[in-house]
Amino acid sequence: MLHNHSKTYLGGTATPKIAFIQHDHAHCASDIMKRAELLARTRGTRLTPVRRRVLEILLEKHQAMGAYDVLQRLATDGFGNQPPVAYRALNFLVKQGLVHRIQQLNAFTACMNPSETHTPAFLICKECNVVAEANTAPVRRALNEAADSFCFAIESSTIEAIGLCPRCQGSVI
Amino acid sequence: MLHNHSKTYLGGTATPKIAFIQHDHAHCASDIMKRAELLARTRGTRLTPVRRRVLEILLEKHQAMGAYDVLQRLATDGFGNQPPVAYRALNFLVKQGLVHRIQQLNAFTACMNPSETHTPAFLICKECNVVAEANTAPVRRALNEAADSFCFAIESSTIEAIGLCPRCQGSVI
DNA sequence: ATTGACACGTTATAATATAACACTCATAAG
DNA sequence: CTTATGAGTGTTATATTATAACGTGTCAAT
Ligand SMILES: [Zn+2]
Ligand SMILES: [Zn+2]
Ligand SMILES: [Zn+2]
Ligand SMILES: [Zn+2]
Repeated sequence: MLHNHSKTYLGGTATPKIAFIQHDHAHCASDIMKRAELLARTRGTRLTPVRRRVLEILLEKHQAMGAYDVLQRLATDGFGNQPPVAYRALNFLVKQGLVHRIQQLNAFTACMNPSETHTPAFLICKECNVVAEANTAPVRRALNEAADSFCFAIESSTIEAIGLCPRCQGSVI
Repeated sequence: MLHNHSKTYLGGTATPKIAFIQHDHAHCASDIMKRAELLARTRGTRLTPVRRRVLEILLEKHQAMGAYDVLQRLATDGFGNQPPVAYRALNFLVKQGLVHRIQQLNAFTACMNPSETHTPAFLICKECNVVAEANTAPVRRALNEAADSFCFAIESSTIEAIGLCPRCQGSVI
């Protein structure tokens, strides 16, 4: 079975583990585009052609892309081909929670669960470059406890793990 | 009382919370330099003049510095003033666990607990830029559990929190 | 003496990111 | 209607961060 189509989507939300599994990614992507449009309408923000196109490009795969790679794609699509074009769209999408920035890669990846602000942990496969978003409630709880013991008030935090995804653990030399 | 000299050092090791507290930082720094030299001897690595100077510079404060700021300091000290000089020394120190890289700032900070390889969580004050290293055992445990549920094998991970340190929580506008 | 490994200095360039300004277009006052 | 006003885009230029590649000196092992 190549696709796990209807069964894996619950209320329009992909399970996070889907990134590492073969799945009907076209569905995955179009589902998120629809949610992005809904969010924009709800919030009164504008999902303009450039912004929409950037999100589409990032949604093509469960991997992160550098700003300049996105830019090149935009250019071939007839949009401006100077860095600010890409960075502005990316920054907008990040602010809206539709895209996450992966610090370790200086790259961007489409959010696979756009909703209320969430800051997932990222699992980044160093072989296939696939990025998955893990729920961080317990991780954050532990981090907050550590911060509390310093009387440090966390405002935002970044959690990124590099390693091997299930698929690539088998195929390593 | 300005210093909490002898009481805060236990077996030559500063408590991690010290970064956010007034303390005898000269002691703090010289203590770590000694440990760095010992480590180098033990491991058969060379703490050359440039490398040593870079560590000294980073040890001047509990803050992170960009590679180019380090480089400028090196240049005024008569070392080479081209980027590779700084980056090579920094990369060496990072590999030896004597310096940590702060991803969110593209900057480097001296390790305040150099010993066997450890990967702390960083608490970064956005007001005063002080960086503290928090112990991450519980955080990492939680992260590993999350990764396990993906069958993802973590190789290394980055945990960085931005926020306000205890001192700066009072003095915010 | 010769070799090889390592560190350092230098030149040049790559990769990532932002500042600043001009133009368009939509919408809101006047 | 027309005239601000603001948001978004495109462009030029530049800033910031990082590495590639090559030559030289030092020192230990052969
Ligand atoms: Zn998908
Ligand atoms: Zn993989
Ligand atoms: Zn100190
Ligand atoms: Zn502070």
